[in-house]
Amino acid sequence: MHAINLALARRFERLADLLEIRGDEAYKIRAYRRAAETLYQLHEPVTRYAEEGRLRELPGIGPALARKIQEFLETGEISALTRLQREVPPTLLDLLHLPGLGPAKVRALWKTLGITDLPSLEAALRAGKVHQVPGFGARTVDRLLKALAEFQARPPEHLLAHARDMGSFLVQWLRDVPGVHRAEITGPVRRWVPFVPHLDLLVAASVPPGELLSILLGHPLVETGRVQDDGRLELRDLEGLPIMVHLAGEASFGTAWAVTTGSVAHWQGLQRLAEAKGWHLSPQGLGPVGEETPIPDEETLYTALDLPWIPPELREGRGEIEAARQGALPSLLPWDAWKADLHTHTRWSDGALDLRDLVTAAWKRGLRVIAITDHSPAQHVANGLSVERLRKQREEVEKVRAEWGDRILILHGAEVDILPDGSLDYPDEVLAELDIVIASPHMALRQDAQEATQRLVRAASHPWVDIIGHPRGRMWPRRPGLPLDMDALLRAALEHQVALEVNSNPHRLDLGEEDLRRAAQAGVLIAINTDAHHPHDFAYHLFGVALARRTWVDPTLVLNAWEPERLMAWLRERKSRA
DNA sequence: GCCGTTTTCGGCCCGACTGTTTTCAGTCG
Repeated sequence: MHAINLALARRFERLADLLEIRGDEAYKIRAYRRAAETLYQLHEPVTRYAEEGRLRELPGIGPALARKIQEFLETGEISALTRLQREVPPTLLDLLHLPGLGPAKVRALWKTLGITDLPSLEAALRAGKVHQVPGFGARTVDRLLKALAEFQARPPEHLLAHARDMGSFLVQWLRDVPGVHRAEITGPVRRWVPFVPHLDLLVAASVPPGELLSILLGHPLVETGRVQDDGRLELRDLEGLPIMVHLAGEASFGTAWAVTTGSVAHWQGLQRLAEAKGWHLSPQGLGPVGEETPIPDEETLYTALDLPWIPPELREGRGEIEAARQGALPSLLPWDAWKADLHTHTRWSDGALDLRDLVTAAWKRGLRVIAITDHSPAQHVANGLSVERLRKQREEVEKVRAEWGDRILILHGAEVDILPDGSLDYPDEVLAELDIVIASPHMALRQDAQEATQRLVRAASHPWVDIIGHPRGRMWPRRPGLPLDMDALLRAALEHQVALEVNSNPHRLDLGEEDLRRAAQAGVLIAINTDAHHPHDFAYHLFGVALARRTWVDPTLVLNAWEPERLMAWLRERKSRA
């Protein structure tokens, strides 16, 4: 992903959202969304297409959009968007996040009551004005008040994937600036916290803060920014992600990086170790009080405290310092140990690639095993496979398998829906024909804990099921997912030796952190999958691996790190018992 | 606003559900 493509895509999406609220023609709006999608998928920077006069070759880009892209590349602005934002307040877009409010209802609120943002909506709701608007009844008012309260109670969390992208864009941007000696990602993003409140950067530079600010404001994805009283820079990107830029001297970069990385509990643990030695640890350095020595890198800091360097994703104050002191840090799943994706989709259901192309993409990624697991019939919207089509797909799998030989192991499987009562969406004799079966919940995600737990336990006990996919079915930020008695599910998984999935899609990360920690302690088998629908989705595995490292998952329990022969033996053994 | 050999204008994805209505508009996936 290139920053310039993302910057344009976001602006086209915003144009589409604002036009929709204004009530423009639906197909025009769709054209902007399509153009945004094209830019997201584009491998090369759009600048190259512009330079070569090839913008019109991109799908969904016609004369009008090509002109807007050209304008943005030359001026950093799209005048149509600037004008539109003056007419339709962009704060109205916040209202779209509330369930039940779409563009038409937002327009009605704006036009009849002059509501322009969340506070004015809340005021109007409380003043009883909203039910006067046609289309808004008592139920809607109630629901909106509830949604508003929930929305405000929730700390603003952002996608780690987006924060990491932004972090690397800005770090690259800064490293090209003369006078910037070092720029690094720090804070919760560096620790791979699954959902983050903000992005933190640490910069050592001989450039005054004001100048640094204008350099950062020149980045196409940065929207606003200011220098705080304490000298830090506070910025916000196009998606509303807050970005804190901390400044440090080059000589004390090590301590500054450790303190800004956190967590607070981990840093305090380090300070206690320093105190035990009669020293003082501060962001400026380490040593006897008043004589702290600046420390330029983290390795030196940890060594001075008689510790091995502790990876950021472990620094949560959950016993990692004690473990490190005793030389008993857990053995972590290596970043490059992920060699199998056991959950992927092709164009047979809702994936973007033909089966053959997906296998090629997997092989290019260095995967040694790929399971093709398209949807079952209950997923109409996703074009789920009838039994007949599933069997036809098997023929294609066998052809592709013959082409690839033993370079990559291709498994034919399915992601079969777990129906609300816990039964599965294919009959047993069909499941028996598959190499691997993932069972996942997609529908009826508002069940109560008892119903949902019974449902998942029943699926986990099914003889043909190998993996439970995204067990809660959560989807950030809209769907919290099923409430579950996790211990009951873990017991069932252990008893039947079924693996639970960590779905690495950054919107899912399900199992989540708490669930996974308990699963790891219970010794349940774990499958880290990407649920890839596009070839670039394979990159998601990093989020799953990071989660496994954060929760101290024993690498030997991770199916995706096994040798293909062992995985096959496990699957065969399960089949023979079923 | 884009697209195309049925082509330079007319079509572009749609069905289920919900809440508000009294026959349907808007949301959601």
